[in-house]
Amino acid sequence: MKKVPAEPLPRATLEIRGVSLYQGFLDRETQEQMVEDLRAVVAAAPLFQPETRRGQKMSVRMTSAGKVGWVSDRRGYRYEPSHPQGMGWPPIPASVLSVWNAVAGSDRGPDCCLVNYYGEGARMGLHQDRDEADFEQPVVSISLGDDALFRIGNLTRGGKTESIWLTSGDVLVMGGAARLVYHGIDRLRPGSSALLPNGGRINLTMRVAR
DNA sequence: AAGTAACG
DNA sequence: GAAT
Repeated sequence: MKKVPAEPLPRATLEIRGVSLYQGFLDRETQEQMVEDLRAVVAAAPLFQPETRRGQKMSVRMTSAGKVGWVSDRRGYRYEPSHPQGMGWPPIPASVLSVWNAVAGSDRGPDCCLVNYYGEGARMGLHQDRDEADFEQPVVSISLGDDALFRIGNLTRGGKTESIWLTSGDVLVMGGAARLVYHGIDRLRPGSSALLPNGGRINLTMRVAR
C-alpha cells in the first residue's frame, strides 16, 4: 500500500499546554452537513448511556462510528467491533474524516469516531484518552452545538488546570506531548447555539484505536 | 474514578 | 481550583 503524505497542517489559533485549537475551523454549512450525517449514524447505532468501570452512569450519551467503538461498563473501558445492543458501527462520515485529514498530520485514518451527546447539565470529569494502542497517533475533537467549558489538566492527576470555552465548529487536536493530557467538560452554556434543533452539544473524537 | 460533592 |  502506497503511503499518502499528510496535508500541510493549518495554523492553530491557540495552543494550550500542547493542545492545538482551531477555532471556527468549520463553517456553518459544513457543521449542518455533519449534523445531517450524524443523524444516520445515530439511526444505525443508537445513543446509549454508559457506566463507568465502577458502575456509575455517565451523564453523556454516546455512540460510535468506524471499525470499532468505545464502550464502557463494569468490565472496563475498551474498543469493541460492535455496539452494546449488538449491531455493527456505521462508517465514519466523509464530512468528519475530512477534518482528520486536514489536522491530524497522520498517515493513517481513524478507526473510531466517538460521538458524545451532552444534554443540558451533562459533564465529563477529567480523564485521559488512553485506551488506544498507539499514543503517537493524535486524537482529533470536533465541537458542534452549544458552547462548552473545556478543562485541561496535566499528564498526571492533580495540579493546576486551565479552561477555555469551545464553540460550535471548533476543532481541537491532542497529540505529541499533549496526547495523554487530562481533560474534561465542566459545563455547557445552554441555548448558545441554534445548530441542534433540540439544543445540547455533540462532541466527535476521532482516534486510531489499534 | 470518562463520578460526585464538600470545601476554600 | 485542589483534594479525596
